[in-house]
Amino acid sequence: MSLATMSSPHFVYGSHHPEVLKTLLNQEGFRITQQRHKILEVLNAAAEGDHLSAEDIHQKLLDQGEKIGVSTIYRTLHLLVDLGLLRELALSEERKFYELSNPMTVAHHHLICSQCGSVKEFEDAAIVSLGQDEALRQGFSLLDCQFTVYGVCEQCS
Amino acid sequence: MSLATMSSPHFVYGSHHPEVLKTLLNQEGFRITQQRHKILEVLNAAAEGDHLSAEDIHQKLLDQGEKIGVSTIYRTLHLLVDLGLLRELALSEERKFYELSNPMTVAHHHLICSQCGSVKEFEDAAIVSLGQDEALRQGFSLLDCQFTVYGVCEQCS
DNA sequence: ACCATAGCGAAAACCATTGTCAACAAGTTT
DNA sequence: AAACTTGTTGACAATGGTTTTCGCTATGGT
Repeated sequence: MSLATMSSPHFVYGSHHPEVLKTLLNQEGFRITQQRHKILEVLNAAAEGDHLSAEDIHQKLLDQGEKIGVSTIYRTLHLLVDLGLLRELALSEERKFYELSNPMTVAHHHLICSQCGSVKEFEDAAIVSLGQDEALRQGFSLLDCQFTVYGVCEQCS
Repeated sequence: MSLATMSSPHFVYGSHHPEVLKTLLNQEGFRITQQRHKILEVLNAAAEGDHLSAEDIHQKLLDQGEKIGVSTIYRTLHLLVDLGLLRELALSEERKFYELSNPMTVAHHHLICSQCGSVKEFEDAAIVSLGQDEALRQGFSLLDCQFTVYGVCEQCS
């Protein structure tokens, strides 16, 4: 059971909710800092399906006048991934991307054009259950499934 | 239709077959070089399910007395991926891996332990067809599907 | 054999990410 | 509220896989 769920018996707060962050961090002996709030805010403000890189986040914060170091961005992103608040995506070869990992939404997958790099998302419950099956079969506990399909989109072909 | 298929009406050569490489390269205006042969040889000699990084390949060639530069390894790997002879795998965060992409074998997928990094392979025809479906639905032509499941293996938990 | 040019390789450049460490601040104790 | 403890920050250097550069070499066509 996720910590987010534990902290709210009647419904699940978005993982961006200040209370959830506080509970999560305190529970593990971490501290609540301005920087961690700001970073989650940026991720929360991003549109559904908008994947941000560490540099994207850093730039957005600089743009809005915050003074924050790169190391902090990377450290915080790792922390939030470990806490289960974020998903780390390997969409591009040269950069990692992050998005809120809302336990209420079905994991979604990606269709990438090898030519122009455009990314389309799709959902498929069957895929997750296939991953779950395979994990069980091999004695693994499941953390995440990422299904990535490469092809060439209409415009590019 | 793949170029490999075109070059042999009655059956499909393994993608490592010298004739196939020659045909492929000539057809696109590329040249056949000792280095390209050597690199394909190494990949071909690798055991089924053995994923090699660029550096692995370079080291193996140096070990067997070949004199070859890193740039050539990277350039050739990209070329072979573009030609469809290799699959590029994003198994690790810090390195890419390569394996022969034999059109006759079913694409296989990976189950990775987030703790120790061990990789287990598995096959599932259903997954490829789900990828195919989604590609069609969005007007993409399919190139490759990669299904990667993250979890924690028995030993690590 | 000649020649145009694709391909090679050593070294430097790139660039996302990580490590270092002194200064700082969150949360606790007095 | 002040002092304290220790997790956290950020400027900067370092890392490491991959790419670029560019003069030299070798392939394949004429």
